[in-house]
Amino acid sequence: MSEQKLNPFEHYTDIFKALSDVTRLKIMWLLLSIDSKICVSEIIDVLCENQYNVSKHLKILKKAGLVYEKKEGKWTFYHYCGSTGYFEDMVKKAVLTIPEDKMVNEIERCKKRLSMRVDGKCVVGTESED
Amino acid sequence: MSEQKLNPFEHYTDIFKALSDVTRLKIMWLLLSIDSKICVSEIIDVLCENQYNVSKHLKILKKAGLVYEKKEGKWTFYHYCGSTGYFEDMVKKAVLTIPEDKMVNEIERCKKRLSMRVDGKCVVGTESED
DNA sequence: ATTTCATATGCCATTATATGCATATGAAAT
DNA sequence: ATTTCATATGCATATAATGGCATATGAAAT
Repeated sequence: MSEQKLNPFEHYTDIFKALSDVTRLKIMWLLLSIDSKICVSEIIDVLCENQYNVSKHLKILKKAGLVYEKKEGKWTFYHYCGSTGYFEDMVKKAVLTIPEDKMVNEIERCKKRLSMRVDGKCVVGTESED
Repeated sequence: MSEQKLNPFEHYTDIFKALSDVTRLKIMWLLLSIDSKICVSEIIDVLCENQYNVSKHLKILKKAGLVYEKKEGKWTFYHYCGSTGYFEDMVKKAVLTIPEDKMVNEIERCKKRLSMRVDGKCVVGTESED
């Protein structure tokens, strides 16, 4: 609402900045790769990150307009915002060029975690806390 | 040489971070758009930025592997590194989606400044200092 | 109504980043 | 050799980002 852009490049720099952090970049990679929504506890387990940091990083991605939030009961699901412009499209493609083998562990944990869903619905929270 | 990557994503995050600053993003846009080398004094005049900041920002872009430096006498020219991979390619395309009309002033000043070259060589330094 | 669970957020310390200014470097001109 | 010019860099400071911890919120389960 009151988000005044200081300069006409803030949109672009915000997106680049959002992706300049490992955790956020991994989240984006996941979101783009699995091409479905994923809830916070799942991200926590997949990335082996703690709860509050994941939440904070998601907020930054959301503010940059990269992800979308959808509450479902106790859970909050996030997914990629989809094509909003040429720039975002190219950024998406850039993120997707990051090779899978840099994400092997995350991919494995993600498969495991998503397979725990019942009827496509997330039913369990976080196992591991660091 | 001793550049140890802390994590396998640093390459990507470094590039995104390099582009998360207005001045650096503008420099990249220019470099990609004019598709030729440009020296520091020219960048200073085109962006109406001061000398030391431009130098510092260029250093960051260089460290991210986005630009290349070439000394010619008193001048240091910078240009885009060219395709080094799919990721860099997409990032380049992303930057180039930023519409010209956000850069009208810079484009105008750039044309003016580059037209001052003699035989394609930069011959004058900076006019404006803030 | 209380507890539990999933997520968000506020506060603090630490660290990173950007800017301004002064000065250093190093090439060319005098 | 000295000066001038183009660029780089070190230092100080202001500001922002990050992570840890405690706690708040709000929905579901009991």
